[in-house]
Amino acid sequence: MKFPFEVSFEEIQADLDVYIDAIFSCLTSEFLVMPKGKGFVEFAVFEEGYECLKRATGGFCEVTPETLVSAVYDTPIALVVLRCMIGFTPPEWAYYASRQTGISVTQNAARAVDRNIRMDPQAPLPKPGTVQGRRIGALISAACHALASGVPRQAADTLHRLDKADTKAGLVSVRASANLGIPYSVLLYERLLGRPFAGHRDSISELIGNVVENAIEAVLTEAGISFRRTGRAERLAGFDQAPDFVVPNEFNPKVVIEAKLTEDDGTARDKVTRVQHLGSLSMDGQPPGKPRFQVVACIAGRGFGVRREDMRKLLLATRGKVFTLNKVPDLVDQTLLRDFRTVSPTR
DNA sequence: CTTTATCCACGCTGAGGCCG
DNA sequence: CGGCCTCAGCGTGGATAAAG
Repeated sequence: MKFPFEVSFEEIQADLDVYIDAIFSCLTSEFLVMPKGKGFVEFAVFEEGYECLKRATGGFCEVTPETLVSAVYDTPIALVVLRCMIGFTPPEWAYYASRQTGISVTQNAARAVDRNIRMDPQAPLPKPGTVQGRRIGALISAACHALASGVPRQAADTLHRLDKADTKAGLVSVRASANLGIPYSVLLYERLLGRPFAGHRDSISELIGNVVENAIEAVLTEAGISFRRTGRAERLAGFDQAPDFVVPNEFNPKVVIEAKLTEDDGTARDKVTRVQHLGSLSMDGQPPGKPRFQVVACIAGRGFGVRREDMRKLLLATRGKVFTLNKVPDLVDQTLLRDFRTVSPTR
């Protein structure tokens, strides 16, 4: 099978559907495998925090700020376990703690505390006397209050955040959950309310996005090609929206590369629009068929495989230079990038 | 120098508008 | 009416600026 980047633009236009199928055929979805990322908490570490919490409170019988603080300072990850018990995000916990204790805990402070512990569970926490230490104390006191209070009466069409199997009846339900376990159906119901791995997926969303960009960078580096990789929120002169790569540099763009991985067709549509925009930018004030620079798209994920119309647009905007992740190795030889190669192929 | 705050981009969701 | 599309919102991490 011929791929669109191997043939002339005329051939693509004459047989567009064939080339759409060619791209579709090698678009694979990688959603089954996720990177762990730097702040990943292994179960063994998490469990250690849980057991420490359970021990310090005598099996959740004595849940007081004092017993919780001693557990958290002994095994910092216990703070993350505590957060899972109440089921708040760090910013939510910060707000709740500020209201509850009168001690100012900013969203960023709570996020930093939580993340620092996850990044290095062995690192000692800021001492209780320090500003950070007082904030940790406030968070713990607030959690203590939340765990003890249970769910107040609610209107039928509302759902209280503490209305979870382990916290709906205060410490009684906490102890029951710890001692008897929680039924499978309850686990499944919690999954329904919070999709599996949601927190982790959020935390690694940027790593996912970088998969394609890293692959491109590796290929460019190996060929010894000068390139400019743009960072987030970076502005490039001459572009109202910065593409991911410019070769050789933004002052004299000859090849621009837009890279995107998406498992979601909504996101894919947005990116197609971006590439189309780059395509029209390359034609500004140029004679027909003679773009100022070559626009290349590198895509991955099943999001791009949803609608043929989007792929058609993408092929036209790039004049056929659409590469899926597994075709990135062909990137240099099948585009104008070959003119910038300074290291010959090692084959 | 370190810590904190601000801003941005990521993927995903859901609401609402438009079109045939 | 369903399909398509745009938009705004979420929580996250990282870059950068500001404050200590």
